[in-house]
Amino acid sequence: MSFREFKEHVKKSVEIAIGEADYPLIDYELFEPPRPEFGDLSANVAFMIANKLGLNPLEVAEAIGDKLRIPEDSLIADFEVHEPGYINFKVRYPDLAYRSILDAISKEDYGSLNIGKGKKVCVEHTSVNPNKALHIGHVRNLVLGDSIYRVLKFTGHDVQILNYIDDSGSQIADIVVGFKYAGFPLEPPDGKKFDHYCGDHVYVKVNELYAKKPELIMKQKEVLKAMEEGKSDIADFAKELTKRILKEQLKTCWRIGAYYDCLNFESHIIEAKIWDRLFNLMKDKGIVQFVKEGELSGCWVIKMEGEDKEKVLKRSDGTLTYIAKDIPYAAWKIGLIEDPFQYDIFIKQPNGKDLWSSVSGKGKDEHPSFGNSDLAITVIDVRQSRLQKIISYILSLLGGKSEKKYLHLSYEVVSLSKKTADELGITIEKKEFIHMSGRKGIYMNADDVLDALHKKAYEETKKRNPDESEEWHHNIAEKVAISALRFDLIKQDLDKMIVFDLSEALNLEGETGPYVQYAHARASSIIQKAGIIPIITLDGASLLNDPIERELVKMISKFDLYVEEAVKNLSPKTLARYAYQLATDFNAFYERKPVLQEKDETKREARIALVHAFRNVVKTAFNLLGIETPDRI
RNA sequence: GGGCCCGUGGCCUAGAAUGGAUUAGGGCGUCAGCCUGCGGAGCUGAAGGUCGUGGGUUCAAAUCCCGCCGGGCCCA
Repeated sequence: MSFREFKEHVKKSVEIAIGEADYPLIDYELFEPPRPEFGDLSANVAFMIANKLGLNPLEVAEAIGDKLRIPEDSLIADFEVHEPGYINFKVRYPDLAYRSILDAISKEDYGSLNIGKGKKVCVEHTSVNPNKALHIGHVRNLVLGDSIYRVLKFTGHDVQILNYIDDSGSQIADIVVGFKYAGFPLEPPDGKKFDHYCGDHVYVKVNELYAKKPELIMKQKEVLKAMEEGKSDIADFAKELTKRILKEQLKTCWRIGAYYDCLNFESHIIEAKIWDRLFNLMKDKGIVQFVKEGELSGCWVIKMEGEDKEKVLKRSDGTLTYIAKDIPYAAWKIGLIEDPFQYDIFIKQPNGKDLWSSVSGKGKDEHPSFGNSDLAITVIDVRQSRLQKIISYILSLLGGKSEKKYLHLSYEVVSLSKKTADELGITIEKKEFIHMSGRKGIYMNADDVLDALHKKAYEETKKRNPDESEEWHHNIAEKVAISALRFDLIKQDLDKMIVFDLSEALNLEGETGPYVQYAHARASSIIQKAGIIPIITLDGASLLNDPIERELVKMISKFDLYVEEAVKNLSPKTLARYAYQLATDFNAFYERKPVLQEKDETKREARIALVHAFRNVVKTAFNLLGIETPDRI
């Protein structure tokens, strides 16, 4: 925590000095200098002022330096003006070390912030069509959404997690056709998980069959129509099928560590007929226009500022385009319409939390309030950007001056590497990767990746802990597997495509989740052997003065700054990188600074406290990424 | 045709919002070391770079602006 204080102290002192030197107050940056001899924080304020006033940066820096006064009780030890114009500050290290270690070992919520207090946020993620198993691309969505949920919660937001279920699309009809008209047995012959069976066999094969047996396409249309009308054997069958697959998908989600508050079914959105209300509202406000002539004659369209093309919402034959289903749902999320849904408990989740869902007909009288958030975050990949942009635009018009916001959190897709595709029997020409497609059978199921990771981790942990039980090994292997997968999918930038390669993913060394878990386990081992309650004194803290220790301490003291960055930018990768850096600093410390063997008692106790501090922080950071940190792996 | 995104050593990647410090961080892979010291999923070191390319802005550009090339996506 105290690095933030240090930063604030510097900021205040600089501002006072700027005023006394008669310079204008200007936006500037405090950053960590590239080399330790330049101190702990640098200000580029002299450059900014010099730029604006046409002066020499060094002279400005010196003038500010002349006026700079360090208050007695501040965390600033010293400062120095350095060419070509930086003002470098040194922290009062013993105080920084003492305070941050003390906080890290004593505060349960070390690193948490209260910046989201009173703010209601909903996060929609996963939203996989319920006709197949989750593949590795869906997991990127889930991991991103779930991590953001965790960070938002940690920073005081009131968060709800939604999962949108498109139960009325043609993909559902496809598998209904498979079971009802193409002769697939309802029970997987090989005992396969039901969602895998439906996705890998029924869905893919039915789509292949359409080419050979056109009569099946007619059947698909019939099924779709029956589903739309409801209340028929086929419609009921489709509903049950969807539920069964959904429940299997949820098992995979829970396995990865994601839980939800509410499932929103597309069929219920249609049933509630909120589109008409919304459409009238849009007509009243003049957001949509009726086209009288030309190509789009008879259509209701919307025109976005700065774009020359209209987007059709309602076709001339009265049918709605895809986006017309999304707008009501989005409007519901931020409370632009009254809640039209009925709710009931869908299932109790393994973490004990009830999972609610919208229902057809009458639901439970009492239920949590869903939707109506101040901020709605929708996690969908970049291919939906245009549609999402239109939705945001429409909502901003509908909402008027309201502070409520709809946000599309976009990320690039996951594709398969040539090598991994080859191993799955998928041939690629020329290119080094291939985009996944459920319909074409080009994908890698999440459970299969996890199973492969589990197997690898199991072999490793068994070697290391030969005396433990099978159950123990599998338990740990699973946690390591989840760690490897989640870390791998969250660590890079959202606008970069991930070319998934199984053999690379199976490497559990280097910049990976297991690396961080390993550092945590090493710390736990020391703590267990030390067997004492950690204590830290100012004297002890001042002995942690080796550059290696200073790095680790400073990293710990900056945790909340990284949390803040992660939540402000909605970028969990910040925390993944932080956790990795922290673990690297710890490993360096571990290799070179003996803890238990240290002769000097004060120093030993201080180091033990540092190990405790590290362990708490890395655990919290990984929790925010949905990754567990066992004491032994 | 219009729009969005990406391009950093053999491969992957951070740094880009807010331009700065004669060493552009990591990881994989390669090579060489390190357990009679708390767990080697580790540590140390080495080799490997026109930051796609050409121009512009600036005292200063991987970072900002424009053109081009290559790749991906969306819309028509």
